[in-house]
Amino acid sequence: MSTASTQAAPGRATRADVAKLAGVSTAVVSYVTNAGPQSVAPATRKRVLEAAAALGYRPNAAARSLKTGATQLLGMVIPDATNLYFAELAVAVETAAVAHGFDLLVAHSHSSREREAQLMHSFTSRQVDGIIMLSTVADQSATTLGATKTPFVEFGCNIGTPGGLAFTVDHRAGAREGVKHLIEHGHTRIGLVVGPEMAGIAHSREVGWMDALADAGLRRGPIFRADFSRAGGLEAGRALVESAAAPSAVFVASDVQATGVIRAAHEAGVRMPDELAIVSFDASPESEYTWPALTAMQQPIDEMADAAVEAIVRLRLSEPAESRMFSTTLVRRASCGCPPSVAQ
Amino acid sequence: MSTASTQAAPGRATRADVAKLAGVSTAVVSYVTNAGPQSVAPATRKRVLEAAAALGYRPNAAARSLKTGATQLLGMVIPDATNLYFAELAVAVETAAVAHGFDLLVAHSHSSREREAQLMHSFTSRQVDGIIMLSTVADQSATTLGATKTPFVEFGCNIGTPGGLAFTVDHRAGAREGVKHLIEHGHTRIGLVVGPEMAGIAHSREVGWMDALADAGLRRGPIFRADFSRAGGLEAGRALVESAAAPSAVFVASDVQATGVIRAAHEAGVRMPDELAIVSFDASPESEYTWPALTAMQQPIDEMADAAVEAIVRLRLSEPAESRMFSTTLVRRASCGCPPSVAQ
DNA sequence: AGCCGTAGTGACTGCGTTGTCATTTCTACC
DNA sequence: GGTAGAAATGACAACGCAGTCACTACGGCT
Repeated sequence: MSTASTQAAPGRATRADVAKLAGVSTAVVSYVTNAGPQSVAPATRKRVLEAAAALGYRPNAAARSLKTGATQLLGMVIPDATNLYFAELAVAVETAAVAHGFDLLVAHSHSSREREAQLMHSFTSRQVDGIIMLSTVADQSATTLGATKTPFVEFGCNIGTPGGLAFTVDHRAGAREGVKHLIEHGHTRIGLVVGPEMAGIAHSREVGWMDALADAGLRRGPIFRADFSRAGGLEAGRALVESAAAPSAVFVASDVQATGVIRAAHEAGVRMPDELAIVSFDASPESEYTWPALTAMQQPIDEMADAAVEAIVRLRLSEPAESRMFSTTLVRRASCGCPPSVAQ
Repeated sequence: MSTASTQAAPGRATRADVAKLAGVSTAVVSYVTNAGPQSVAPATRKRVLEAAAALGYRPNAAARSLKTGATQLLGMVIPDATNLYFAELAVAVETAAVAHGFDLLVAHSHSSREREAQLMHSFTSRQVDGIIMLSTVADQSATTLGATKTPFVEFGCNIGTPGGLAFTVDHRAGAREGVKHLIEHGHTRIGLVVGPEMAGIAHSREVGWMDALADAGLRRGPIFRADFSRAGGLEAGRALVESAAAPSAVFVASDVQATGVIRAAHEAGVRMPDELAIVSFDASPESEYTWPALTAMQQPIDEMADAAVEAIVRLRLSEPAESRMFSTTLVRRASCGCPPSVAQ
């Protein structure tokens, strides 16, 4: 096999080509592209820039990374982009990353720990400058990351995982506030639709539900467990409306599930919010377009995304960075029973 | 500034470290990791693998790319992941890419041509092995790509763009079939909610709507133009239900828009499908959870994703590859008026 | 003994870049 | 006219890897 066959396709302009065309040395080209240590005369800079444009020159990222040790690439893992909440978060993180000069490599774990581990390998192999993980399976910064020294940030349930930083919403307090709102509407029998018990997020939201009921001295309504998915919500919703003593209100731990619950109620001819009031969590775009529109606890997604990227930037600079917990906001719409005048 | 400060963080194991620990030469390590040209004795291979595992060695992708000229990275541009159709497609492409040993770098254009152009620069700079573009703005393979020799594939409206390959659904035929279904339900006055005129996809679907009406000798109902978004659909839907002679059925050019139209109908107390029957396009996951569930033209997303990645693989091997057009399938649910027994 | 094939060696090149270094050329100011 | 300082030079060393090349060592086979 000839050596040539293992080389890159020809024709891509290199720094030397630009230098030649502009009539300068290769060092000057680098000075221009990277605001180098030496100043470059405006006229020369212009010549270089023109030559680069004429040749369609783009510095080879692989060579640059090899030299500088930085890739300007961040890796992010989400379970599944067809869950709008995750999609929104990924878009927000991308925006924040781009603002800091990074590209974002998003990969889907499909909630598989094996795939998550694979992805960590892939990311470290690609020498990403930071990793942002959103896992519904479990915290694993410490375990999987192991020897890696890559800045690591988690959107998760627990603050202060040993290995890295976590940015999360106060799931418990949020759930508590949502349920409290239902109580203020006069409901006394309030059910819960929530994710699998092993998911930390689900657990926190469940505890928040209990908190609010305890605050009001109310007994706990029935609990329905299902996947964090539309189908899971549908299943749980059907069980709810068919149950002997169905609650008059339900707190649903996520928008996607709430979408399914609403469908189940419609199927059974249950009127919302009169016969079944609903408050859910996330307030993703789709929650505004259900019928009735969902009252939900909104997460400050953009803020969280900014904070995560900022933290990675700081970690890279060896500056101190801290985990943070954000609070949610109640978005009143129709599903809780608020009048249209209050609802958005 | 010392040289050291521009180097990568220390501690990451290199090939030489592995070779030393395994007591072999560096070449052998490469032979093992890449199924090199020389065979390696099983015992030696095992020693190398163990050493690599012990050190947590991962070949540096930048160095490897620099040497081989391939990055095993594909770039994909989508307008916006919070449109579930795009999110689904991105996930499908990722799955197909991973099956071929590539990672997928997804970026969002937010339907901005400038951002699209930026992304093409970023991608070529990163030396991606292929680019997959989904643009609602216009075809631009020829223009933007210019001198780039990177394999380029488009999910779009037009087959046979000069610069590259296109994989698309037969929007026109799909729309025609959807409208035909409404006609079969006895509707004679059928409106259209469609995207901006400049979007090629919107145009094709509009023509399909006209086709079906012409086939049946029906006059064209009113046309409502709006963004390809939930908000756009809501706006169009409001205009529709408030119009003097509202149609009894409407073909909506996308699920996201249909979500808004349904909401508008609910707000106005218009019963679906009795007073307003709806057929839409895409059949994304959310279309199954609206009330009523949407009858829609389904795209073979997985097939399209596979075909696109496969085409890139072929192009890289200088094998012939062809553009392809896929057909859609009518998914009967409730919004068209089909009885529950037929509806899924 | 002679020979062949397999397994492994160790030194080396080049991928495109960044940034250093010692030196030279140019410009402007006194 | 002399000189300081800025601007530019050209050569060079990495970065980590793939893969080549010319060899050697060691069996087993005839």
